[in-house]
Amino acid sequence: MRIGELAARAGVSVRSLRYYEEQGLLTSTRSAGGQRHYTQDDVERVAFIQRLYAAGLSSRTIIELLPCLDSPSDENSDAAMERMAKERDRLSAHIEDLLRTRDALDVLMVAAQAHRDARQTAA
Amino acid sequence: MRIGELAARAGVSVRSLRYYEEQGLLTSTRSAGGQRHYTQDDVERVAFIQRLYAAGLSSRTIIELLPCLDSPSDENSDAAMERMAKERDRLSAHIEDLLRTRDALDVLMVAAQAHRDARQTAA
DNA sequence: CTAAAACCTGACATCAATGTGAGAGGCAAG
DNA sequence: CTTGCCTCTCACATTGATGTCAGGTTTTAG
Repeated sequence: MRIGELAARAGVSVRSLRYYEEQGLLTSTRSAGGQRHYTQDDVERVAFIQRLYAAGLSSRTIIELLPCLDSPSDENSDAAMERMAKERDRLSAHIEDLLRTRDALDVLMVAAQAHRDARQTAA
Repeated sequence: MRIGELAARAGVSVRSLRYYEEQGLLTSTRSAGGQRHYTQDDVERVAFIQRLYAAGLSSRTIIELLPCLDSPSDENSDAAMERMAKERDRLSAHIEDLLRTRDALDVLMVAAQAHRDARQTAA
């Protein structure tokens, strides 16, 4: 498929796909005319990349992890493993932080609701 | 306390504190010479702001929530409540996403570990 | 064959929070 | 008063992913 279709299927902009390639996160075969062609697998790959972006990883970090996804029989596994463990920890910490933040929001909301109820009762 | 001390206590840069004020997230009293003075409460406030930033809220969004923190007996409660509910939902969804991402990372790590073990056994 | 639609490269724009530097002034200790 | 540190404002730079525009080429539909 061409870049437009991949963009549509993966829910990403065409611009982003070209950027991913520029960053080395995604590769493509080229037609005689120079247009990028992708396979079905790339849809999943892009989705995974997006997931890692959403998790706060940078292109640079993602690129260190991808070899592990591409060729699990690589020597890079050692370095990648270390990196993944590190990012996993960071992610866990971030999740914990978000949970605490959500709790804090809940507290605020309960307080606001209580105020609203009080006003309602008074009215 | 002056801005430098608040920055140190809250673990934020002086620049950021001035930015928060510029965005209306933080207020200060000024000395005769124009220097900002803060109270102990501001340390907590800055920590809370940081927490919301980490949760992906923008200054604009935070500013809509803060009135609710400042004066829980405000008319703004209605709008703020709505906003908080919305952000809470977004936050929950984001947390779910991060959990799935962490699971995906775990899967990758298990695969990598399996490969490493296989290599170890072979050697 | 031709026109429309999709694609190409390259460059500049954007956003938000923060860094950084200049030049000037405040404030406390000696 | 002076020295040194902190602070002030203003303004421009940075980062990273993405938007957008321009000018040109490829592909596809009719």
